[in-house]
Amino acid sequence: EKQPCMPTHPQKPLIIKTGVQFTTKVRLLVKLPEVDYQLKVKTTFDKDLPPGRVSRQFFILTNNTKVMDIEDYSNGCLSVEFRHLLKEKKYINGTKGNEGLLSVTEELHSLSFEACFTVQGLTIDLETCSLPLVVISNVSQLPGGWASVMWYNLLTDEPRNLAFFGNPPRASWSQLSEVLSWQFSTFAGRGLNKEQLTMLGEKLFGQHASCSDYQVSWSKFSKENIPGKPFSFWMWLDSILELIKKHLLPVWNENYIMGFVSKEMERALLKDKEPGTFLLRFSESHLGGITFTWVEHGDNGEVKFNSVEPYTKNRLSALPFADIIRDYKVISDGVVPENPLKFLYPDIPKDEAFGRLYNSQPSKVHPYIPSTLIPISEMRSNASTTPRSCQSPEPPMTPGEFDMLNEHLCFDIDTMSSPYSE
Amino acid sequence: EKQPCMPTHPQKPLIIKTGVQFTTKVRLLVKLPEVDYQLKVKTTFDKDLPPGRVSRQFFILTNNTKVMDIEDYSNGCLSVEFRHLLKEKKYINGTKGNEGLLSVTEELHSLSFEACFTVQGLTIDLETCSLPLVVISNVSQLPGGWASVMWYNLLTDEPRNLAFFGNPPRASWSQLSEVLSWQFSTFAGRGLNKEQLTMLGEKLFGQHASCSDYQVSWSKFSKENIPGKPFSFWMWLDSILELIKKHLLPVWNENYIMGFVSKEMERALLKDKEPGTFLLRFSESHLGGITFTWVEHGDNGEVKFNSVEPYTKNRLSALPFADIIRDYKVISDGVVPENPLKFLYPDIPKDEAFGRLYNSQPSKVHPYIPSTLIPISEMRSNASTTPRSCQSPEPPMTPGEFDMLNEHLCFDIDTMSSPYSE
DNA sequence: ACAGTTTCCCGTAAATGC
DNA sequence: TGCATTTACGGGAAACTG
Repeated sequence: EKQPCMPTHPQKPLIIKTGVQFTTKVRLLVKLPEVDYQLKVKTTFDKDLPPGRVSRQFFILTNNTKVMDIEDYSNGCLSVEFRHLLKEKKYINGTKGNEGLLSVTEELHSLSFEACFTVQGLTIDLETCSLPLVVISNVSQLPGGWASVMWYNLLTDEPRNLAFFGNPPRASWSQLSEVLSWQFSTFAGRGLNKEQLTMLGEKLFGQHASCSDYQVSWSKFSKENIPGKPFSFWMWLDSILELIKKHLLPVWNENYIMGFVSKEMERALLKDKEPGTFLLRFSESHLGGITFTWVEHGDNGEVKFNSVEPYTKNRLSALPFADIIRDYKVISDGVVPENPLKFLYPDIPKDEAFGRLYNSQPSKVHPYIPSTLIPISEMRSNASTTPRSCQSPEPPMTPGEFDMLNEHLCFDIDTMSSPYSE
Repeated sequence: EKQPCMPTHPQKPLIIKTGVQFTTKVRLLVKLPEVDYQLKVKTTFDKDLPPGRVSRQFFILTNNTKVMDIEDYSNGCLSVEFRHLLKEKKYINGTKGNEGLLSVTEELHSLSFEACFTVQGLTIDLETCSLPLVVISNVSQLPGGWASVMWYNLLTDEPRNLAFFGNPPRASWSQLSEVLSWQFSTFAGRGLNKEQLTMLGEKLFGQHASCSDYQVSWSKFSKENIPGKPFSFWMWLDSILELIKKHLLPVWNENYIMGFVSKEMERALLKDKEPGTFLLRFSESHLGGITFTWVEHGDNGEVKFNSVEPYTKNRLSALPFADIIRDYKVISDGVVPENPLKFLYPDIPKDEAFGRLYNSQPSKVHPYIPSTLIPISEMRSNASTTPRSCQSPEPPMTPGEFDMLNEHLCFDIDTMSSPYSE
């Protein structure tokens, strides 16, 4: 009868950070006849939770009781909005209830709302509760918490299975890929296309022609590290989402970032293009990095690929990405620096693509000479110091595969509309 | 009989930020005979303060009572250390006690410590209190608070004149300049020399041959804005101190930053130097900025001065200052970029001075081409767009003044030893 | 509307617990 | 000792409050 709205984090509901306010709203969906008394709602955190179920206990620091009010804008329903603060209980001596296998972001909690009223001598108790909640103490835990919220809501319809992560089910790749694309379209304004998802699938499963039937375990998704890397799949993907949100929104929304492309694919795509053709790709080796790779022809006509050291949030906050692309220069042995980036893959002239996004700041501080930072790479033309990988052999693919991939990987700018386009 | 040590802020004692822990220590300087009972000390904030004296009231959120203990390391004195949190009292309806003329950083408070013990049937009350304290709620108020602490401790010996800023005395320039130099030597490792102080004095008083007799009012020091600028003298100076602390420590400690030089003086100094001679100076127009000015000769032999747009903390955190000096380039109409900085004033070859401070980071992220940011200015050789001030007339000084100043302004690297030199 | 002041809270660093 | 988690708090921005 009552429908609780969820506590809201900045865009991430169902995650509560201790010591930071969150709001909840409870609405009474039935209209009560002639209510001229006050209807009080009481909030309880982890009401009647079986002991030992969670390892940490929390309590609401603020007023947990409030009177319902008629919503002004809507149809006269009763509702109440709380603004709460959560704090961890200090388990005085001894062993916070164990359940030590689960990490804090897998530990599910819930908020309960209770009200009681009397009509015609009849006492009626109302009670409702939230979907499972994750409680964190630092924003650094937010990605992990959000992974849990996604996994739970993707894989169960149970409203309150707090033991979910005791034995979490697997997700099929078709389910998961949809959710991942969702994340990008919700938080960055543009989802993932088929080719990008294919690369992500291959990252999880290895090279398989079709992985839509594959199952991903919770652990593989967000707990265990990618082989050879110090982070899990989701941590990596989320770091990219954050990078886009903070530094790449317009470029992402214009669909100029291919982003998720394997290095093999990248070369296959650039191989036959005009020298100076480049594409933008997220780093697979570091969290939250973006790089560009361009193709050029060596002295004896062979194809060479170069990728710049990935830009991370620190660099990008000193210099917007579009400006990096505009100003990037390579110096070879003292020759006049030149910008090697000419065409955004497949063949869009750089300035045509990025022109609107440049950040021309002539900065007229009068007595001073304006100055800016420009990104630069120094290369010895000496072959021995040329990055080795640029000369590595062609990717192991058949020509047929090439063609197919090539066909699928062209940008389709009009397929998804962007809320950020101007 | 008890000597309280002051609450410590990060390097700034006597300033307390609400909601942030501070520590105090009280020591009993007399040895008590045969004390086998516990001596409790109680802390009170603003004990028996006359009402209306302050506009804000605070209270100690944490335990305010603790038992004294024998100090292990020293001579067996009793002492106790508190770790406190301060919070503002919510003045329920009505007018926090006024005194509206004073800003929060001028409002002085105090901590009292009390203890009581009985010896041979005789009850003895002990009480002591701190020097005046400033309470702030955000670090943005720290410079203002520190100005108050400096002014108070410079100009009075009274231990507890909480009304000090009702009518604050003036400081003589000789007193004040000493304190300012102190700030730099305490917080940045190297104080201010005579020439630097002279420039600061002129900033406060205008051009006066000797300003050591001049009096500075509290308002002129830290409350009223410098004419034509949106900040006061101290806010400006403190912004520079912060810039040094965070981004310029080694360069400052090597005495490579002349820093406080008027533009007139700067030209007088550079005028006859080798082209490419430069000096480092703090911005007078913006908070926390540093620039370099170099001299060069125009086509028809006239002397030209150029100053780069000042670097502020944002830019400097993307690129260390020494690297900026190393890599700075000017592009004129597509000509090969060149670094115009050759000699640090008076004639130290750039790399000899800054070589050790360069931050050579080849960044071997293997498959990638290393990239770095370099600072660059673009100049049209077209005279109409050359910054106007570069062609302004010579400073209004007599040749005699020149000589004197020139003589005084050479760097004396060995005069002050630097705690940061390696 | 506005300026001075406080609150809010992210994000890094340090501390703590296990 | 190392990893997981929490605490601490600077710093930018929003919210407050006369």
